[in-house]
Amino acid sequence: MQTAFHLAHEVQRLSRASLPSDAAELARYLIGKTVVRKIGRSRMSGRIVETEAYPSGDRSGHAYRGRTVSNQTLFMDKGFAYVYFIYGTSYMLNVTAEEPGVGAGVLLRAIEPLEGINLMERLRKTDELRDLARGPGRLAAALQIDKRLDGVDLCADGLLWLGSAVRETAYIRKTVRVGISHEVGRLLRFFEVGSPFVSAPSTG
DNA sequence: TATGCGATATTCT
DNA sequence: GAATATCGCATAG
Repeated sequence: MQTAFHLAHEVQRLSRASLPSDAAELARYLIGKTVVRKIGRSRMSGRIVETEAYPSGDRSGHAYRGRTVSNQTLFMDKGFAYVYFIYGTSYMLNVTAEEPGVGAGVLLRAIEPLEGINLMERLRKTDELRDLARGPGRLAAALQIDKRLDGVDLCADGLLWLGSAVRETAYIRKTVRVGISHEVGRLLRFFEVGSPFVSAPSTG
């Protein structure tokens, strides 16, 4: 843990070219990578341990019925933030996938907090490390993600970006996705086996 | 540990 | 009106 914290300061931004275009491949690729969030002089970061892919044409994806005002950023080039609000309570942070004009993305479902844990605790109103960002709504709350970050380039220096892995990822497992009612059988949820920071069923 | 339910905003029918 | 890529609290076992 101490090593991971130290290395988090040396994380390199992921280039757009390094990202797989395919949504499922991107979802797997992002496991173990870092999310960095800057607020003023504070910096928070976490290690991605759980993702879900929403490929083009998937009936459970927001892009399925075509481009609208609310989902238009999902149709951007890969590596941009798609943020939406749901259930009246939660924001969700996604990374866009595929080529420009194609609506696909990857939902970030959980991170292992690395830097800025004190700030995350304040934003989440809890000091339970394991619960800070276990689940997509909690993740967004811990990093203070809202609609203002919709469309942000995650491959550029800014308030929110993606970085390289701080350590090796032991083993990745894929299962069905959580909380959807269409195409429920597709194995498009990815998580790091054994991580206590993974939400929902961490077996399968 | 598992299941159930209310809260609450935005979009779509 | 209904549905929704959820959370937190309650209750039961």
